[in-house]
Amino acid sequence: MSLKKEITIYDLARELNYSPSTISRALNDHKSISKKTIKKIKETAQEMGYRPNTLAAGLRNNKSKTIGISISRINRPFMSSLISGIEEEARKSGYNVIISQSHDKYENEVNNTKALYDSRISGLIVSLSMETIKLDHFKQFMKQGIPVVFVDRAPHGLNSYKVVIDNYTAGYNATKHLIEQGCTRIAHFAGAQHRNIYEGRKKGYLDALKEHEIEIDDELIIHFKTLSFEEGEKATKKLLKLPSPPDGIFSANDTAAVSAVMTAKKQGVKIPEELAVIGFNDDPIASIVEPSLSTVSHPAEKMGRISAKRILNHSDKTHDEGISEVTVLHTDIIVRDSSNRKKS
Amino acid sequence: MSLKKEITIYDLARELNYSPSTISRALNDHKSISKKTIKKIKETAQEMGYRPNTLAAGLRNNKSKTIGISISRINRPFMSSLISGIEEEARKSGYNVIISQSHDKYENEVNNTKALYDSRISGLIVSLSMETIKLDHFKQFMKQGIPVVFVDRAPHGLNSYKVVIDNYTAGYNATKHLIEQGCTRIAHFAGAQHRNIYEGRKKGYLDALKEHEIEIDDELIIHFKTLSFEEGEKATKKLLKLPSPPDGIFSANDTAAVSAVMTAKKQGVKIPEELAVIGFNDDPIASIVEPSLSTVSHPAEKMGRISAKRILNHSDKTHDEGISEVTVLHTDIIVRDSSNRKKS
DNA sequence: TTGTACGCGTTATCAC
DNA sequence: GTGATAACGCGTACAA
Repeated sequence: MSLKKEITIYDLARELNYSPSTISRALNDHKSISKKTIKKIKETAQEMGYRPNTLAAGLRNNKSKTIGISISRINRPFMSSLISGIEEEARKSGYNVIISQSHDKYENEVNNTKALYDSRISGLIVSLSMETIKLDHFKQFMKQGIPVVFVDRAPHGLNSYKVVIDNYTAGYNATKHLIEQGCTRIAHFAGAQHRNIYEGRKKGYLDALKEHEIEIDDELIIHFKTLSFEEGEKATKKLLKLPSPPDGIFSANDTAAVSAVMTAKKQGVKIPEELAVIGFNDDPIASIVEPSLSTVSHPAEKMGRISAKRILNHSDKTHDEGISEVTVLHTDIIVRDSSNRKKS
Repeated sequence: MSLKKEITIYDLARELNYSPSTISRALNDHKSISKKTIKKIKETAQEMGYRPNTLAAGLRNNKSKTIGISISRINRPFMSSLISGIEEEARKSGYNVIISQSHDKYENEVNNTKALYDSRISGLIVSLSMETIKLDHFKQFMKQGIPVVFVDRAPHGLNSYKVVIDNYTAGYNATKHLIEQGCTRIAHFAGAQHRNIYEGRKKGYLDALKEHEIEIDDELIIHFKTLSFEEGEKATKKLLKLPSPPDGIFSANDTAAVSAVMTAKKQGVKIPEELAVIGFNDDPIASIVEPSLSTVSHPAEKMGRISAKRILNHSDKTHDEGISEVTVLHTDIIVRDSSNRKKS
């Protein structure tokens, strides 16, 4: 098998009697080259099947037109939509996107970000692993002026870009909604409290109760490890066995919330009449479960787009290490049947 | 802001009084270097914060350790699991993964594969866009000996790697299952017939009917454009209005099948007694809808892993352009409530 | 507007 | 077991 040798700008130069630099400039639409020559050069490039070598260009510029992503897992509705948003925005600007999964392990996150660094990415978008507490592995990027965008699961400290939702308000409003439906004993499925998103949601929940003068009962606050379907089932059963079971549940994600709906229903509990449930994320399953699950919107694609734009628009000149640019996105309460006691 | 200059193998060489070549070899565990020096060099590399520049290495070798992916959309359960499998396998071998979405447009697929080529990927994994018919954009890879793996949505011609399921048998078995449940008028939600997967599923459906001497009624075969929820709803309503409506539906995906279940139920049709439904893919929603949806398993992660391995194990020596290596994976019928008339 | 010359960081080849 | 050198393809400072 004969590998056809690849065409380089030198081949084009020879063919057209130009110097390689002119070719290079023409292909990059350099203003010093006349429209005519640019056109001619691009045409022959096309004809001869020239394809740029982005590796060489990247080496030369010490950065490839690439955005790196580090997330926990791809195959979750929120995450895949987030990536989709990033990819679309990046590609529009001619950037590639490299993905990496931490599977919620700190060690993986460290190794993956190193690998991304080695590829001289133009910027990094991170949703922290569940385990991550130390943040040293991001320092190498900052030292080199490579922008890091924390999306959704962001750290408290560290000056950098952040794209998040207002988890506190979302938690507050979700809980308030249940209160408005007449709930007085509201349980909360809480996630790991060292991750900003779960911390905010819980705080919102607590404050909503306080402000409506509802007593906080620790028995009703269940701390989950992964907010999985199985955990949701277990927690629901436990709650329903209580001498005084809850009449509402605010779950920090939809998976556990759907699990609660199905488990409670199976035990003969009427939803929303006896138990109103609201989740978080608006995953596809939320619309499918019966009764359909009320939830909080989570603008995944939009967050992805914004994160990508942060990197694409980043210029070293405007970058001040002492400043952290935070974008906070709005969320909506989506009322469906699982919490709607006042059907019209 | 001062960007700390990056450490290169030259810096290590100077520091340790070795030549850059020795450093390079040591870092790559070259056998001609003694264990001791390797250890010493690696240690100082670590201490000095050396990070390899994979761009330079890639330029030198004319290939980056990177796998490119071209798929329709990331945010679909099957696709994101597929990617997850690829990513895990790739990372184990120190490869990065670049993703691109075609959004089922031919033109996007062409542009994306070009961009991937420009990055000198080591291999390409493709699930064809719905529109794609011409395959010329893959030739450039083959010419350069870069392996292309078609996964799930594969073309008919073109010698290359393929990782697929046996759609025919899956369609046959799904239909047979409905027949065994006593269905005699079985509808089919079919996808675009120029894509192998939908063609196979439909053929299996047709042959199952034939072999069980059930008359094929064209009225019961609905050709979908995208197999969306909305299309499923429309099709179901149309079918239920028929003078002699179906008593079973085999849908080529779960989304449309779930839609059928919910739509039929809303119209008072008893599932599975009056209408048995089976989908395809085993998406999360299949387990959530009530009654839970019978479906066909679709081993997304496994397909991803195998595809990645195809590329990682590919060596130019063993590659014969005249040969197409096809891996066909097994699928299972998953019987849930939507088609189970013989509950134990 | 175009050309010359060099360097980006790495690795393969050849030599010792 | 180690070193010197060239080359990968491109972009740009400097020169013309």
